Amino acid sequence: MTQSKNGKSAANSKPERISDAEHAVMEALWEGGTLSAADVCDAVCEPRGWSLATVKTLLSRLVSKNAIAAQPDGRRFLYSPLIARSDYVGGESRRLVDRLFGGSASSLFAHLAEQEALSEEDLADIEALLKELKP
Amino acid sequence: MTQSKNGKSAANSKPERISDAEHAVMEALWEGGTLSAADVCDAVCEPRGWSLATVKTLLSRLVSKNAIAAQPDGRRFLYSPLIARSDYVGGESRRLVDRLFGGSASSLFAHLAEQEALSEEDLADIEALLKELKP
DNA sequence: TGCTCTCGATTACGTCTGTAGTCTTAGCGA
DNA sequence: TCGCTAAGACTACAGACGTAATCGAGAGCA
Repeated sequence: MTQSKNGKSAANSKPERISDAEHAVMEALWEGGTLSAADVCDAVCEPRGWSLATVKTLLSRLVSKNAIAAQPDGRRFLYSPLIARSDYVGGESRRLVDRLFGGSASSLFAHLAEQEALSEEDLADIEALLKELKP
Repeated sequence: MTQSKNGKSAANSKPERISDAEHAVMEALWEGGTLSAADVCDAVCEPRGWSLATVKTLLSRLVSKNAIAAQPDGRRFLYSPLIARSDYVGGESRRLVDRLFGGSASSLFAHLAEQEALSEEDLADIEALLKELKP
């Protein structure tokens, strides 16, 4: 067995939580597909003020969380996402809706509307989507 | 000065992040208005499997984060929320929308729709809200 | 008055996170 | 061939979090 740290085998795909910093790395990978540590750093180090070492740490953690895969490429690794962005996004959205709105998405919508967090454009888009969903 | 831990005076109202466990306590206070530690425990200890001590710790942390107020009541304290639930909820929602949907609420909506996370009822509610917003 | 019970305050401690620095090793250029 | 470089691995360390146990003081009962 390759790793059994914290009792989770590599085969166990129960998605562990991805932290904020890790999420930034994931975004780079979702964007770039398959990247080396240096590539990821090119994408995120500048804006977040991180060093390459930080990115490497985050990549390692994501690997042990089974969120990304590391395939050897010469003397380095190429990393690629194992979980789809839409899955992650869906999970996080659901978490929020469950936690704060008792699972009711329309409550979230109502809240955003109330806070005037919805632009004219948002409203138009949503209206269009609604039409699509309820022909 | 009563407290200056971590350099934030009580007057500093910049909202610090509220953790998951703390949020459970906040919910109890939003629900109950003004409660003693024991009251809060009555509300949350059972379902989360916490001890009273845990609740007290969380209450202390919330006090130092200026999220709740503690007013003396005899030899104990009564705690009440300092931040409105809608503010908290709004902040968290915005955080999510910003982080995952580039700030576009309609993208979130689109995502929920795509995942079929919206019930018929949700759709109807949202439609009604839309009508209200765009007369 | 002395004991007990109950509060909040203080202290504890392992894990996760953010953010790196150091160590080891495999190539590559001189 | 030999040292330099760059890649990942391992180590570090402070702060936040989850979860509590313990301590010291006041309130009420015997």
